[in-house]
Amino acid sequence: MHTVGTFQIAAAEMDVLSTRLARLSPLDQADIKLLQHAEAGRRFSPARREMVHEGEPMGEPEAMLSGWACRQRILEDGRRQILAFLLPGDLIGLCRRTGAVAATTVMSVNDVQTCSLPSARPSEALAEAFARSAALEEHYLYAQITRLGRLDARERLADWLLETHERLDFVGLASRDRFPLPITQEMLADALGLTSVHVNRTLQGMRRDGLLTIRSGLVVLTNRVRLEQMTDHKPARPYSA
Amino acid sequence: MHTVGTFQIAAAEMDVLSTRLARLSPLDQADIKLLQHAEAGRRFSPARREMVHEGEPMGEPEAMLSGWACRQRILEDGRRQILAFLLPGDLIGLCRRTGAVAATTVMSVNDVQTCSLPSARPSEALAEAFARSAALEEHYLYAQITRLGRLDARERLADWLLETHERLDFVGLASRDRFPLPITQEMLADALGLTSVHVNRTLQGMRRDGLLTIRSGLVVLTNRVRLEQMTDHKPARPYSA
DNA sequence: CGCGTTCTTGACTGCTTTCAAAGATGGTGG
DNA sequence: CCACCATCTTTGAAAGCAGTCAAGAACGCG
Repeated sequence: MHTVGTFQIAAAEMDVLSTRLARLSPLDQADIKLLQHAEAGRRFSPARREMVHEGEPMGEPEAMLSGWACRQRILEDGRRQILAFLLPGDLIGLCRRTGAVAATTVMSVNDVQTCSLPSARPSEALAEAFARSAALEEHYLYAQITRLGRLDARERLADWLLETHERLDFVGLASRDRFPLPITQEMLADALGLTSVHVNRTLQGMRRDGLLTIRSGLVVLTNRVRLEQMTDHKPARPYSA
Repeated sequence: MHTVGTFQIAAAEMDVLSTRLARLSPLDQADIKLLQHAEAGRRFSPARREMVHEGEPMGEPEAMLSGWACRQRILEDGRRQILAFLLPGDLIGLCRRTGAVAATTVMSVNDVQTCSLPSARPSEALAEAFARSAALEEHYLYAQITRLGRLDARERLADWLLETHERLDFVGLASRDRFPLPITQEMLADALGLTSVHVNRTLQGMRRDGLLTIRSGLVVLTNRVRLEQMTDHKPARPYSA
């Protein structure tokens, strides 16, 4: 059961932050407590609100607790490129430097909950978890570049859907073959470097070929094997495990 | 005078590392000395050699001293995407984590010189310079995504040329309107998500329109104003200055 | 039930790719 | 010094993928 679009806290979304970080690095009870305490102080952003402003000084580092957000850049003539999506458990503005300004705008996609990261100097294990989270973020940026540069429309969609499933699954927000997708086809287009019209046509083609189903914000990957074949998609492997 | 393609050390390439980092954060004499000492221990990679292997454990962090390298990913069917170019003064494999594996392959483009970064715990100022270097790298990744996702061929080229000029200028390797370009049109195509044929045609169109000149590895931007107009290219601003 | 947003669809245009082959270019060895 | 070779650049014609413009259908919300 997903509660996309409301501020209600779904069972699956309890402790996403501590859960995700603990999966990235073995945290002890003290770290978990620290994170859960941080998660308690939730902040709310309504849909389509700029949470971070490109070019302005960055605030304190935060974490996504529920909802989706996106990093984006807008060109002078209005063209938009979505650089990445921020999902529950993801960190925002991690590496702070003196006088650092935000490199991109971050905008909430639907209603979003965030919390501040613990401000105390992190333990060794927690620092490791932060570093691995950053490494994953970097990995997905590289994947995005490859997608836009060398995949055609259908491959981009297949690859992106698999990646998103993988990320949501990592924090327990996806089942084996399905996950909630709270974004419009136009946002997908802006993320994948296509037009919304072409995204629509491509999705229909994939639906016709029995690859997937999309209705009312829920994606079902009906043929993962074939999707994976058409995009040599490799799951992220941020550390040698 | 550029010495592209040889191992000879050009005057302009002395101390690129300390020069670049000192421009990113005010370093004291001790830091400069430390970096210059590190630069003395040079390592050489011939053209087209894999310096870092995707998926394998990362070695120690290094710095580019001369020559060009690129981060790339190769798809199963042979398609290649160049994610970023590494220019003199750039850092490689900065953030080390236990068990970290390389997220991408790094390959030398022409003959390259590198050195290890000082292994001692860096001073406050030096750490700041490293952080800003990393922030710049991130900025250019976002720029690359926007380029591939939302710019057409001519805009991609204009934007990329301006960015590359800016980066080389930052380390004193470009003059006001020209810089060395030691890569083939095919590499440019793999970086910009195009085919080499189309890169060629587009460059010729730009040449015909008096925007630039390219011959034997040297680019001359003959009309920067117009280039900037056609790509709302904004120079990187890694810190509020 | 009505309105705005999102999704679909059609026809047409056009940028980019593909395939092929002919010129340059630069380095190497005779 | 020049022939030769590999690599890189340039060019042409044709096909294809994706974009544009426009309008109608469906959906969700109040």
